[in-house]
Amino acid sequence: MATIKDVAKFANVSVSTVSRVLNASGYVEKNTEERVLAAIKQLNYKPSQIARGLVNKQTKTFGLVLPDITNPFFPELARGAEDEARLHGYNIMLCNSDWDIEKEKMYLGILQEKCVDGIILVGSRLPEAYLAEMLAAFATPLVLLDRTSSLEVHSISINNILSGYLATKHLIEQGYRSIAHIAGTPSPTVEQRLIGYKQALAEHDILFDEVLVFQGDYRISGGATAMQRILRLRNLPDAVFCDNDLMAIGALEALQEAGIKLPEQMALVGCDGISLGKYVCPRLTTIFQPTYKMGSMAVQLLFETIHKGEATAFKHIEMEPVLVVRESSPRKHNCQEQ
Amino acid sequence: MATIKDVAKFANVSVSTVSRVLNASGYVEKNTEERVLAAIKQLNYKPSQIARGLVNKQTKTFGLVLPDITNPFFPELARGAEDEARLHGYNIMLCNSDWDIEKEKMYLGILQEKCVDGIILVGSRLPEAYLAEMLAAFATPLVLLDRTSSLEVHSISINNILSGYLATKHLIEQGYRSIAHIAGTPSPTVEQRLIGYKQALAEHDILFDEVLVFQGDYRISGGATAMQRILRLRNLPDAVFCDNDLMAIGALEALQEAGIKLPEQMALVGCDGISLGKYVCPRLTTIFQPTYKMGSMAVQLLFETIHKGEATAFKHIEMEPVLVVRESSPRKHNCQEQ
DNA sequence: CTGAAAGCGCTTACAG
DNA sequence: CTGAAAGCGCTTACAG
Repeated sequence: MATIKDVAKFANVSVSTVSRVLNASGYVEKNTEERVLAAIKQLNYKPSQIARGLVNKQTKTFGLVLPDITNPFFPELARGAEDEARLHGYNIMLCNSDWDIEKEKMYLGILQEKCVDGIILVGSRLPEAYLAEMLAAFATPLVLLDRTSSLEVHSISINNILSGYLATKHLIEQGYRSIAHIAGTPSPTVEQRLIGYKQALAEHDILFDEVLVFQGDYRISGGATAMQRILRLRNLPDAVFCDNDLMAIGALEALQEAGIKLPEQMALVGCDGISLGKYVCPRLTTIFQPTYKMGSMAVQLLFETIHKGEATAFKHIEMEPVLVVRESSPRKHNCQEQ
Repeated sequence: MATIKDVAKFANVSVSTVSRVLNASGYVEKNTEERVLAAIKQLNYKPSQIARGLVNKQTKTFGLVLPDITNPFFPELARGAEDEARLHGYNIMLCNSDWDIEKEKMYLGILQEKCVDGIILVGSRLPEAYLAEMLAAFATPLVLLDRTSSLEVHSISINNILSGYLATKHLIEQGYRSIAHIAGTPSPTVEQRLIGYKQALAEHDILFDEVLVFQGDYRISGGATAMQRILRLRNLPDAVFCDNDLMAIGALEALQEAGIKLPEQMALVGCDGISLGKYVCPRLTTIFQPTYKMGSMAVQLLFETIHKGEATAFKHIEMEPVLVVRESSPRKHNCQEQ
């Protein structure tokens, strides 16, 4: 690769001058500029962002740590982040943490070493105490996505209590009384959903029954396994609310294998609003979340902190989930309709 | 952020010594080492990969340019790449090109400026001529994924001719005679699939009819639109082969809206093997591709070129597609079964 | 075993 | 308008 020195030599000027035309900073005589430009072109010179970064203290890249890009909830979010970043000439470093706290920590460390200009941490399961400690020793702007925190960090989250509430209330209103819950990998989000679930139950004088809460892992297979457990219950529930659409789809599979008809024998509501849910059979009722937007907002927040400096107040943005009723939950319906 | 100087001062040694303990290069007295380690911990020092990169000429990051992470074909691939990269302490920079040649060029430029140690270019639509020119002026190791080339580059691709052939042959063997094709965004891949499609037709003495080939865009909406066009044909085909599963799903939607039963009135075969296809209704017959593996292999190839140097022969690896028959194509079947 | 110096490829004051 | 010098945070010979 040609360096700025090569260009300078070729154009018969100093590196300072080349730098000036590169950055359009300071005066350069028309004639000189043209020679420099010609040299750049001739040598196919590309300024090293990393050398620049060293002096400018910026790499023009953000780190995006998310649980698993293979889970259809996250690509949308990543895309929102990438699109917004690109508008400002930034790139995204993608890291999959698999809901694993150790991996999260590892990536946070690596991203710091790589001197990213900001980090978006999605669905983090890091304990508040660790987060607090980290934040103290942390120069890099950070925004929490899909995770709340009482600390001094930007965060964008869903009103997860409302998500749990809306899903459960919908099921109750459809006439279901015994509603199981397949939870995601433990995290604040999952706790909040459970609160909403309980709220809706309480409001309708249905007793909360711990036995009806099952542990899932946000994966299709985990949803299937949990549903198989449910099917072994002496008294079957008549509806299930899953903490994400993927688990709902796994549950759906298990139900079909067991020959149980949806929603007649068992209703199902997911959570996420991934587009996949529109195409399964029966189409999945879900709680929609503005994923793409959350990704782009996170990047916007990062830019705000970068530009306005430390003094900014931290924002805790909460998005509203929306119930999307499809076929898997309303009384009466079947796959070939609609 | 603390720098190596701070650590040196704190530990009362020279930066050379700190560097030595950091890299375990050269001798350091036990006692000195401990002091340095303590200083590092105390100051929460993290060596700047970017300063290191400047001298070592490596950034430990690869660029991954793919069409659209939102298309479920690509996350799997990205994950394969990321997992493999992580094993070697590398990170992935994610870029979405939207099948747009200009965006591809732009990202290729940016990634060079960012001095990535290698680039994986997925599904590139860049003309061979441009690729050739680029390769000449290109120091960065490159591997083409899901795209073939006669040039001196590593490439990993699917036998796309076989993909087209398998899909079409399967349909013919099921007894369908008039087989339409919804093609993806124009690219070598798409051309090869068409060749396979024609081969299968020819083998079974079915005349190729250009009118039955439709242009799609790899998106659900594009598949739906193409299918709507097909439905306006005076003589309806009795089967359709789509260049990816997403378009097949769009086609499926259009068929359901039109009240056309699958596969009785029209059969459908996709291509990709995304997991989504297993859950739509009817379950989609597809041509499976080992996506995750392709991602990890691409990274392996990158490491090979980095370590063995320029002299390596370029590899053109071709993976075998596999027909996966589900419900959307066999004669007799319906959604509630299985 | 340890430190001073040069250099990686840039930018940024500072002279002129 | 242009160039020489210092410096960003490291590593790597080279002395000692």
